[in-house]
Amino acid sequence: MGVRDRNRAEVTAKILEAARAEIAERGGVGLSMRAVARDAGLASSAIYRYFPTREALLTAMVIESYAHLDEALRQPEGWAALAHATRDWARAFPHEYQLIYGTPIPGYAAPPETIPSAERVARHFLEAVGDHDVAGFDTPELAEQMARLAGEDGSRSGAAAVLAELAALTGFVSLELAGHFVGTADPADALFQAMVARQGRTLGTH
Amino acid sequence: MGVRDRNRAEVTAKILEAARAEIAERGGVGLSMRAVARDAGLASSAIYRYFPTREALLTAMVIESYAHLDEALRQPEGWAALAHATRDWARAFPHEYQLIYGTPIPGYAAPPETIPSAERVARHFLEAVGDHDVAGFDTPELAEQMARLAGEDGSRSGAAAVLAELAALTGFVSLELAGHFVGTADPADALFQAMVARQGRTLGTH
DNA sequence: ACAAATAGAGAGCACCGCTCTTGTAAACGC
DNA sequence: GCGTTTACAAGAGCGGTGCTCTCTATTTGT
Repeated sequence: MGVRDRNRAEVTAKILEAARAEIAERGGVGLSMRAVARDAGLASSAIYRYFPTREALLTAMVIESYAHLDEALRQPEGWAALAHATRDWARAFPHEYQLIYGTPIPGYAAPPETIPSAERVARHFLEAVGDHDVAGFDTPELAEQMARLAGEDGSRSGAAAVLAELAALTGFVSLELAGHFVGTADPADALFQAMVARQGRTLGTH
Repeated sequence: MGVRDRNRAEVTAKILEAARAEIAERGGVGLSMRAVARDAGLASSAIYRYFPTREALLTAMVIESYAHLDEALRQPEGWAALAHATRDWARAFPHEYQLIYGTPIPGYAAPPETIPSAERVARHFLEAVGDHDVAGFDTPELAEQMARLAGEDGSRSGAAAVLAELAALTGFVSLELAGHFVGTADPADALFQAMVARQGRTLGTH
């Protein structure tokens, strides 16, 4: 790796850093290639040498955000702790959260290379639940679909239930961030607590 | 109401229709005032006589979408039927769904006038569950927050549980629309069915 | 030392939200 | 009936966007 490549890596890092700041402030849809280029000290055209399209830069940011969330879920143990950590992280970095779990940016479909990052996050929750079965999620179709995710010795109904409860978790956080609870469950802490407790009962985490 | 006003109403309707088509095709974030004006047969500047900002037009579309969903939930009875109708509607009109339950458009906060429309949708689900209590959602904080939503003779823990399960429902649909189930629960019908059944058990709908 | 590959800058295209000015036609007051 | 006010539509324009093309300077491999 020559000087050329090192410089290239440095400039790339600078672009990513600028993009991170832009997203933190204005969100994913508001990400402007020109603004990022400006912040990185480049002409607006030069940024396309590093990221051929806005979409490519966005993809890099999605992967970064997954890694960031993954890190936030390293030490919490058990479903409830993971759920609370996820909500806390989402409220601390709402734009990063929405980059991952929010409405896909139009014309932007999550590219395959983000899937491993997404799965790494899900693994925390799968491990927290362990390998026991969950009643109601043990249908033949689900068993077939969950085979890969559950692995050799994991419970397939458990994996299905975890997926469903992850949907509930992200749904709750998304609604909260969007302000849908304002007239009713605001602040939403009590409702969240009750929901997480219900999830524990559903998943058999006790 | 003179001829003047009638014309104004007609042009407004034309604009809304064009906006509806634009959103159906390109989504809320992709809504372009200029494109809508073109479709409505107006100069790009003339549209601002009817909707002072893009945000105002978007708000009108949000209210329309709520009404559209509300209509789709008129005849289904019971939680499971309502849940399936919601998912079906979301898959038929994904951009309208995301306009309502997706990531808020940056710089756009759901204005207060959309709240009644949102509540009208929620009412379907509240009525489906009825007025019985739901274990685990009967904390003092929730009781206080749910007082208005539950009404005089409604169950407050029931209302809280409905809110939580609505979050689960929208979370599931949002993840499905965003393609998050692609590597795992795809198609997501079986998982959805299992989740709805679980919701029925949680809410005591039988 | 020289050809090839690479990085950056600048101009430009077609689009965006929005504003300001100008022309016109309908409604109103007398 | 006529002048005035008011509503509306159009056009030009501002500063922004993603992205491309061309041109120049620098670094690289040989």
